[in-house]
Amino acid sequence: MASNDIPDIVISRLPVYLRALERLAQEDHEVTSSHELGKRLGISSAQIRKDLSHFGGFGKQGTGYKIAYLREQLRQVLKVEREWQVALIGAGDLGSAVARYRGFAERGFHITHVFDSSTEKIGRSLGTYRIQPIDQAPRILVEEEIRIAMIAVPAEYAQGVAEMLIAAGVRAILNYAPINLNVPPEVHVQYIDPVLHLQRMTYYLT
Amino acid sequence: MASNDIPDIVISRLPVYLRALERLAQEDHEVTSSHELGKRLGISSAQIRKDLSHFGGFGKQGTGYKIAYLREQLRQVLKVEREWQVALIGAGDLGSAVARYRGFAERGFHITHVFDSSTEKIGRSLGTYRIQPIDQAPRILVEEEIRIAMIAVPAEYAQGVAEMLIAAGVRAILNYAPINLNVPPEVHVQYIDPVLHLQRMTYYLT
DNA sequence: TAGATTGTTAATCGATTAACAATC
DNA sequence: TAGATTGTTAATCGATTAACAATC
Repeated sequence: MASNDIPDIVISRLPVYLRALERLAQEDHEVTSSHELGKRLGISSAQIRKDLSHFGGFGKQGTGYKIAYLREQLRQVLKVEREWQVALIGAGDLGSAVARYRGFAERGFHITHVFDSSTEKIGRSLGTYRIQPIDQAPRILVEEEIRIAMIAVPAEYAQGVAEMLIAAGVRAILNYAPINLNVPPEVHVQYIDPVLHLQRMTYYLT
Repeated sequence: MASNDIPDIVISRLPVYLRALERLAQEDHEVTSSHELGKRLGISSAQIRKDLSHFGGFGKQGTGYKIAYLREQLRQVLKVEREWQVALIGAGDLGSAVARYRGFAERGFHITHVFDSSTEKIGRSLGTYRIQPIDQAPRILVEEEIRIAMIAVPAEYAQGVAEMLIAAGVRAILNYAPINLNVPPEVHVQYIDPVLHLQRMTYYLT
């Protein structure tokens, strides 16, 4: 599979390009260039051209890139031209906030299942969905062929939850728990820990 | 200043090490090694030793690192041994969720100021603080010497808000708006856009 | 002492940038 | 045509890894 050759770091920049293109489209631009994109994103134009060239020639010499076309191509490369179902594990403070965030559904990621272990919370509604007992997650996730999940449980439970998800066929995990997960190589994990980002900046403050 | 020599990418890993050390301490470990840390984090032991060596020799041959000591050293390097005041701009859905998240204060980042432009929201309480009018932010941020801010406003206002913050002396911005910010080199920006992380993973799904 | 692990140097690996022919 | 910009190659730059002497 040729796509295996493409470095992770290139893939990680494509959503940033896509976001910029959608913004440009909103501002009624029709065409852009690697130079213009680079200036907006603080990235060199060479890097943008090189990244895109992994997937084909999307531009035209002399004129640049048609925004609508490049956007559609990137959507297909990233497999975000379709809608995805997402499971959310944990309906505490953090999980509730995640469930209420509208940005996911607006951009094609629908939280269709919410699980929690607390018997108090089960049956209550969160957003448009009812909270289900975590011990039913393995069965439901397999039945519904869910591939993407978000973890919003306390750190000490996160590894166990991840293992359950993986056994149930989940292959992409967005982890809000402030802890590193150990997973097999075919499973992808991304982390959200805003405190970590703050700590990356205080180093530079006087 | 020698610390200018240390690559950003090294700095960005230190909070991850710190988080792992705090976890180990919680589990009553007293000593660890680059090998053990690396296994937990999925990083090579050589990289951990190399990263730490930029700041001094924190370990002992044969025995490894004393967790309490290394943790304290990393806290000082990162300047997170102190408490920081943080301003939050935007008290909509996203801003409210951010303000309610307890993880910030627990780890030394206190949201002490919340600003919004909507006259409806001003004066209402969010968490422990009262929402203040955004047009007073420049004065207040300067007076209180706030250096860190979080942006949680719609994308189209984020750049303008960032410029206001920078003019008021803010030097570190955590941006929740899904847009790239252009800032001068002395200002640090980190981004939180969970959808972007999801899009980084769908590429690999079949 | 023997075993373990650090801190550091040198080698390797991979990513970014510069440059330019091709061409719209 | 002249100007602009791509896609790509080669050169540069920087980060990771391997290896090992030092030493606890």
